[in-house]
Amino acid sequence: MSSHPSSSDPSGAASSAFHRLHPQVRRWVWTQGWKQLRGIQEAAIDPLLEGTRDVILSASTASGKTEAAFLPICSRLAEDAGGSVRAIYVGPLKALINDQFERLDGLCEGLGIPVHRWHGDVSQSHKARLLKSPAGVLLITPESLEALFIRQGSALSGLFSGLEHIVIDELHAFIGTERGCQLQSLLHRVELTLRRTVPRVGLSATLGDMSLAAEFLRPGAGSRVRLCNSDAGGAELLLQLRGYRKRAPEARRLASGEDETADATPLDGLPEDEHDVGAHLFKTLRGTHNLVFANSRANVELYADLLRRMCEDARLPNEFFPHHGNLSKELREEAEAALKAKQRPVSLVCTTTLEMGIDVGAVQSIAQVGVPPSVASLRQRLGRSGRKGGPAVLRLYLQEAELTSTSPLPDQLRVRLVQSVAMLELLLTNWFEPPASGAFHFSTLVQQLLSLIAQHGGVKAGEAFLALCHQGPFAKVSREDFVRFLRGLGERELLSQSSDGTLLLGRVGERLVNHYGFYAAFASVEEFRLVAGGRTLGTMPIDQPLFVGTSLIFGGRRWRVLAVQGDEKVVELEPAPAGRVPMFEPTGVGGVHDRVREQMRVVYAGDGLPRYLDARAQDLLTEARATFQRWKLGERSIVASGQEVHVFPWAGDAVVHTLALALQSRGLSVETLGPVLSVEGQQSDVEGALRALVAEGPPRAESLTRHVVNMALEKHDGFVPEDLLARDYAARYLDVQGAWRAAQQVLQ
DNA sequence: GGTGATCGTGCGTAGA
Repeated sequence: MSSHPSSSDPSGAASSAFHRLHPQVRRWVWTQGWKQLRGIQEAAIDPLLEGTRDVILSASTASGKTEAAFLPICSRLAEDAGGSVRAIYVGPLKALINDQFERLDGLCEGLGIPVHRWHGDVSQSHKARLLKSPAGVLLITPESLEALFIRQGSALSGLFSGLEHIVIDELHAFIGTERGCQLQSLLHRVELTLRRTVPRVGLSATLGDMSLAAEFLRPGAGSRVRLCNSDAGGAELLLQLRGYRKRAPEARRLASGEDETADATPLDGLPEDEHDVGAHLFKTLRGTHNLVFANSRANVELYADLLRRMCEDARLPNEFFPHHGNLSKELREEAEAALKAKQRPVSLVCTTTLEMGIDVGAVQSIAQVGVPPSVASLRQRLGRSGRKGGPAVLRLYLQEAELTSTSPLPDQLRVRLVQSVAMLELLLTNWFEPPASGAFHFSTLVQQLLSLIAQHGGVKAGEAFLALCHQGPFAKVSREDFVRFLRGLGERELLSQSSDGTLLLGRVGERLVNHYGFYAAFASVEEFRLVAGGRTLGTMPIDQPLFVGTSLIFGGRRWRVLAVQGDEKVVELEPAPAGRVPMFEPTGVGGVHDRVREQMRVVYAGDGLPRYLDARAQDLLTEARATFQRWKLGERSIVASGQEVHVFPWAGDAVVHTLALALQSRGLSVETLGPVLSVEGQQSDVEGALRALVAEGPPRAESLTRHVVNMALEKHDGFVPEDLLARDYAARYLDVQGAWRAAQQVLQ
């Protein structure tokens, strides 16, 4: 992988910047036994001591970014940290805030700077103490900051009156999300309350397009954000992509002698390919520390259970533990601690939970089972291995269907394997997807408007527009849109208006704001609590059919349902010999980037076999290329096969989705399978429809959305007027210009 | 005959 030049020279222990730190801070650095400051820590000193600039500090995991921000910030506060909260640190996780609290407390103790943490698990007495005598540094989540605005609206200007910096950790985790939009709004509202700007400091792992991150940190003035980069880079990468063939269901059943109706999945009854992948994981990971990313909670459970049974069969203590968001905090923390302690070999099978944030130390290797969700997340996952100068090791396991005479074209093209190769190629060139942008975020605008009203007890429509839209984070929303938006909220009783025109909370709005669930910008579902022997294992969505006697796999083990207490939403479990992998409700839609699909075409058209492919993966790629050539897909993008016509726009999901909707609007029946649109009918019909679309020119995106079944995907979307919702949906998931360009190219 | 179909994050107050 390539390396970035560092923006400052970390050599020279006693640099001039270091000498500008407060003597007590310098003393703390010496007592840590540090020989010199890291590059990023050097680079941050001048801009943060100055105290007027927005800054982004970006460096790899475990490079001391927190200290980079707080050595200079604490230098400013060392003589006097009182009067009000003087610095805010916003973190995305409670666990991360707890970690940072320990680290910062050590630094601040000798400087007389109080450090407070504030999140849902912090006692009310601690919170009351801070409100009574505010001072020092406050570590807080976006949701708790939201709660402060709503519950302590009138006290905020005093609480934050002497605020000098706001630090945002894991900045990249916020960009492009509802939660990030909420955070931008909260930062803006802090400044409106104080009637001055407060310098912002973003901490992040290396970001691709720094200008996007800068614009997120300071909307409208991203170009004035000071960027401090320090990427050690250059770590050696050992890479392997292993291919597996999935047997057709019929062949599978005959081979295993498995009864179709059998509830149990004993080890030898497991589908051949999962078993093969598991066997290789077991053989290579056993005895060391690793992370296995399995993409979904169901797959995490499947592989954790499989690998545990392999340990049992080999008469070894179990080394494999699951880690995902539905497991109880207790089980997760046990797994994290076991991995970090390094006293015995432990590998965690996980979802995105261990992609960032929690420090589990460096691991020997990363395994990725199935197509990575994106190049960006693959890169993030890779960062967990190969620290301390050792190579980063990544093994990718990919299953492709065994072909039969009736296999559909996408199966024959091995799109999963080719997409994975394309993503690895892009990873090796150091490219990765930029975060999503362009959404209107009407759902979060609902939340922020109601919160603004709660903060002030009422607000004029014009003031709200100025605060949130005109100069705020919802700048894409025009005055006309805002008026329609307000009218919609009024009709749904979220708002009411007093005789002088002041906006107040309506009946429904009042109820919404007064429930604690309002502080989060994202939605959550009701869940059962799973209990075994008095111990909470975790939760499951309440719409899961769980009856007495149901068997399931959870927490990497097998259980049977003993009792269901509907009132308390508790399910009691007992150990069982068999189990079924639980289904979790899928929660969103992904999106493959244009660049990945373009690279896929390059991979199909090429003839070299990347060295990181194992023999079976080489065979699979060779087969895929043969299919590509047999269908002459290098020369044409529309082919007829049986009753279907396949269209290859070689573009990302937004373009594919837009083209599918456009063809549907002309009465065609369309299915999308990864990069391919499959249309029922004759090739001439499809070409005719595409020609007509091109001739008409691109429509307004929202006119394409009438075939979309459910556009209300975000928390408060149900309150947003239909036409505005359509605009938001189109901005997020469609690409009309790109689709029309693709249509023209397809017809050439 | 129909496949398989992201994940993750968060929370105040009153009353016992």
